[in-house]
Amino acid sequence: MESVGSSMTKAQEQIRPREQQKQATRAKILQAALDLFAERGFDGASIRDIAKRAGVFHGLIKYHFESKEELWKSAVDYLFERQSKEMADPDGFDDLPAREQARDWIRRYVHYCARHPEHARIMVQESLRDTERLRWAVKTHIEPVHRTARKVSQRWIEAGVYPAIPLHALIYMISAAAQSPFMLSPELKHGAGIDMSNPAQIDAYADALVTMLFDHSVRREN
Amino acid sequence: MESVGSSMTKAQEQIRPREQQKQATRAKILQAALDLFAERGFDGASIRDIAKRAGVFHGLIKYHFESKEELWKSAVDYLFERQSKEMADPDGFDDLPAREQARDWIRRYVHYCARHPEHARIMVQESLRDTERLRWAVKTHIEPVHRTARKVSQRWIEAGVYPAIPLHALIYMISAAAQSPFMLSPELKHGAGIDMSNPAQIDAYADALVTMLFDHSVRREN
DNA sequence: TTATTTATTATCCGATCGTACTATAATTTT
DNA sequence: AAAATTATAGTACGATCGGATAATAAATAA
Repeated sequence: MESVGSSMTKAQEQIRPREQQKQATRAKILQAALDLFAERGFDGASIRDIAKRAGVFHGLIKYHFESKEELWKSAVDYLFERQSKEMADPDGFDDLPAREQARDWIRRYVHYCARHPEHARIMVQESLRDTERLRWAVKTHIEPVHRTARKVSQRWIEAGVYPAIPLHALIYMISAAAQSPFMLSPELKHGAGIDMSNPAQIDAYADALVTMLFDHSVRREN
Repeated sequence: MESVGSSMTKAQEQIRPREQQKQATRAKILQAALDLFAERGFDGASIRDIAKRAGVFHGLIKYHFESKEELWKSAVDYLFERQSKEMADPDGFDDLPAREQARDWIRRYVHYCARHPEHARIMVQESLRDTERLRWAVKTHIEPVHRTARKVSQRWIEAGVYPAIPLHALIYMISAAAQSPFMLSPELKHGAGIDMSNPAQIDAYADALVTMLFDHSVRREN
């Protein structure tokens, strides 16, 4: 699991050791919140358990994040900001042919899902009930992401990479397929005996999805 | 939402009105548990709220189901028994060509997911953490279902309907894609403004998934 | 050095949780 | 009709929840 770094510069750290400690505490709480919200959902993760995992006193959460709701929103903000950074198109991406773009994007997204399964876990648990938190997440993060996803998908459909199905259908089936085995890795571990944190398994799954989407040519003759 | 019927015969009902009432209460509790476990997860759904929704006194849950864990297991038993009934292959299924079998199965499964979104909601919430409940569900229900799914998938791969990717990858990407928009329908409602309980939307999504899996022929020329 | 600010800690409160135990009323059995 | 059974209701307990308030200790500002 990756740590949530503070945003301090080196100069600031030397001048204000107090502020440095404060941000470090904040980051530890945020990381613990990501872990426990992903594992148990908003209701199931208690403030006291989050504080315990972060190694701080539970009252500090109110001090740093005002409330449990605000802590959750801060955690989700962090998730989507990190996704935006890590899923940025690499250099030369625009010069690739459409099919290679789609193929590359799928591979990168599968690896993102494998690296950060807590993202899908937190968002799925929140998206299957109609709460104020979901509405906030939709407006603040999901809608912007889907807006660009629709634009890109539309281009790939026009290029013949994907079939001409409704954009929301395309987006949901692809993202679900990419996230599923990593989000549900405990189930795969006990059921199929497969460890989805194994890099070989991650690559194999990315290969499988790409094959399923782009390289299955036999079907027409059948 | 469908009701959880009692298994009483008419004769029994007339002879034993007490037993009839008992089973009706049990069924009401089970239905309320399905709703609330799906909406809030095991921890988030309280015994008192389940009883309140069922319109019964909360102590009755211990009387009928012994404990919250046992109530959850009874609810999951019910889910998988219903799935087994409703997903049984229709008459003449074995006589269809492999591709038509796969196409028909996908359509039926999408409609099952639309009819009973609580199934995926309950199981997903349980499958993303490693608990005793998950291990029980894997051994009791998920493994048997996946065993037959692997057999069927293998046949369809050999028939060229699906590409030759690992069976677990095929199963997880297809079931995730089929469940996703119905499981996450609150998100689609607020985000895309789409009501996935609308029969037209259900059919459209089934069409889209079938097109994506079987009828996308342009890709080879690209 | 002294005064002030503040990051952290220590308690406490009312609410709710799962569940155990007892009471009751109505049916079923004898 | 009397006795036994039992489905349902009432209540109480210990634990834990989110959050509020007060105390403390250390760093910063004066």
